[in-house]
Amino acid sequence: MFFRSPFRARRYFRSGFRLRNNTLILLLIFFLIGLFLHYGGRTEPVVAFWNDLKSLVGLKSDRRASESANPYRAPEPKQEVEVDHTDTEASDDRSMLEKAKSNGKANRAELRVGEEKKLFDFEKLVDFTLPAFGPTDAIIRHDGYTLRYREEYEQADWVSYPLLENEILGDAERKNEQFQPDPMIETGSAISSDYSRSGYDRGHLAPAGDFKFSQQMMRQTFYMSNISPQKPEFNRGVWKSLEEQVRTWALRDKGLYVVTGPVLRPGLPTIGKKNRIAVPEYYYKVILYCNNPDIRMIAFLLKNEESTRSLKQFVVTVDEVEKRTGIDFFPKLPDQLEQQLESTRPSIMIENWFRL
DNA sequence: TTTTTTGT
Repeated sequence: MFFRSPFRARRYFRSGFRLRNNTLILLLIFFLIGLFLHYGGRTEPVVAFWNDLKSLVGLKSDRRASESANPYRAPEPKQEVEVDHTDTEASDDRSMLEKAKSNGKANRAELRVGEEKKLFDFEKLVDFTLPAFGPTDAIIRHDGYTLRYREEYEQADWVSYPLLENEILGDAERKNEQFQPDPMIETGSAISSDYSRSGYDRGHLAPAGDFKFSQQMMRQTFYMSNISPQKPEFNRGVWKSLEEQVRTWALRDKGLYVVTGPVLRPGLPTIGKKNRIAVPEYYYKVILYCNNPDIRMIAFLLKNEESTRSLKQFVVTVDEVEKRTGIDFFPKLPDQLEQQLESTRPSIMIENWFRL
């Protein structure tokens, strides 16, 4: 509502109250003013309002709706396609191709691995981005990310999620969110007060800033299962820079797959009152770009301490991260391709990712 | 802009 002059506005309101004598109108006006103040400054107020409304009602549809916007992700298979990933013979891939064709969506790609051509369609596999895990592992699936919780360290050792362009560009805010225990951890996750006055930050593994398009998904990054004790100088310094670099790449490349976590091992120092939380010495990130037929990886290994060194100096092979953590990343890739990508020299990774 | 700290 806009008035050309305060006088007209006053006349309008006065006549309104006299005629109806109704406090409901007054309440409505305050409500609208409140809405305007709350959303007026946002870049897309209507979208922000709608997202909040949906998260209030508890609808979980936002992620699924957005998936159609992924420029390269294969559609979910009608039936689950279970493929033994130790077998990478072309026949396997061919049967997947036929299934895709029968769905009318033959969007597979040909990949060159060395001299050979391979049919390559692993995105159709359920959980293709997750690191390898066993039947007794605590795999926790939230809307935006999946993690493996390690009770003995009271934190996750990997967190895996696709990072799409539209997820970074939303309007969700972190200012009203609070750290909460993760209700899905049966053994009980760490709690926020375990970190209080410890001298360590509650560092996000899946960053809140990677889920700006949905308030509900951002809220879920505040579960304590997604949190790890990081030195403030580290969390707010190099680690933050790395997270920003990954978002920049995700925008440039229209989507990436991210796996991140601490390097956990016995004998680490601990913090906490109710729980004993290991304080990791190192953190890693493994990034996969996969827009058939282009595919590349990069890995980072950073010490939990302040640093002013350039990010390039933390690039390592994925093999190196696997050796340190014992985690097998992207096990659903055809073995030969996986082996080739994960052993790529840091200098080549830097060349592939930091140019442009 | 995003990463957090403190209290009841």
